[in-house]
Amino acid sequence: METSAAAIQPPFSAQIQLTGDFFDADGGDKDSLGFLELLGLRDLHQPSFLFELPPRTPAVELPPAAISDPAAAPPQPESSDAANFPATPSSISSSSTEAAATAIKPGTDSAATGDESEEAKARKTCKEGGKKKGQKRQREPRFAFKTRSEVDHLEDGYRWRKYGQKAVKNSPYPRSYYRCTSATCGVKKRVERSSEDPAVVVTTYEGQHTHPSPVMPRGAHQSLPPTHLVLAQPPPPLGFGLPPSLHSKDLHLPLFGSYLPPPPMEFRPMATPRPLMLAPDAAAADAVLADRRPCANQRAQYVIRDHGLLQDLIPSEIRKKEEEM
DNA sequence: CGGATTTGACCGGCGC
DNA sequence: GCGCCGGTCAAATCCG
Repeated sequence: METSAAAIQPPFSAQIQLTGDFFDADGGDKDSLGFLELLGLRDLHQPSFLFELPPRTPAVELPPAAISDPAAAPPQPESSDAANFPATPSSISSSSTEAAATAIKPGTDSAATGDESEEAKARKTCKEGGKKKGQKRQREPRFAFKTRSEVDHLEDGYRWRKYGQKAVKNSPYPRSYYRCTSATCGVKKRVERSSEDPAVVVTTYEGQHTHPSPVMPRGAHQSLPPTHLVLAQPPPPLGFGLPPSLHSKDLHLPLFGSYLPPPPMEFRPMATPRPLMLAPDAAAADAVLADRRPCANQRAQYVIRDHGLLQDLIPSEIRKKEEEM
């Protein structure tokens, strides 16, 4: 029951790294635009969306017992990492392929885990959705991103039902599988914690929402996302689940909706184990950001324009990754 | 009572 | 051909 009041998150600041894996398996992206296209179309051209967002003050409401999140339960090594909750809104990095993903974090967190799974997924492509043997199901675009958060399951405005959990190889943390509860919507989401950095949650979205998403779990949609959310919404690879209608209405994100992937939006942990440290370690965040280099990454740029803070962060990550690649 | 979560088993693909 | 591994299904259980 994510239904807890988690809707309203404290100034949860998660560091998000988008590792977009949009692979179109069948070589084609069915309906999705090319990544570049997307970038070009919206990112650069409409960076404004970020600005458009009214700066909301994140309401700080901690669901007392929001802890219904099993996943969240996982032991969080509260080592420094955990403690590092960066108030950093987020850093996003997106990549378009597994490789990219890997590249993104060369040795740091194991996005690797994610990567790994990606491969696996690739194979499973066939089964995903399709139960037909001969036919391979077309793979839906996937978008993975990392978030620094104590909670595994972040709220993104959609309602998800957990349908499985598996232990992840080389990782003490399990991977949870979620599916959009909307009957017509086949979007799936995988959530796992980085074994290397427990504070990092790797979320992979797959598919596109076919409905408006306003499914705000608990009608919390008013408590909308703090600015970071928006930020977080980088250039999604494509219309992830972007309900056209979703547009800014709910979120006030003008363009966003158009291609906004549900994922990035989620910066509201469904469960809040504990109040995050608002004063995160700047150090940690810093470290992360430290690498930021000026890079001509489009995504970064567009993101950047948004709010100084977040943008700043995000781009950095992205850039960083780009550089490393 | 209804819906969501949990957990183990099963399925299918890939690598060796 | 076998084993490994990821992903999904489905029954049982829990919670609101």
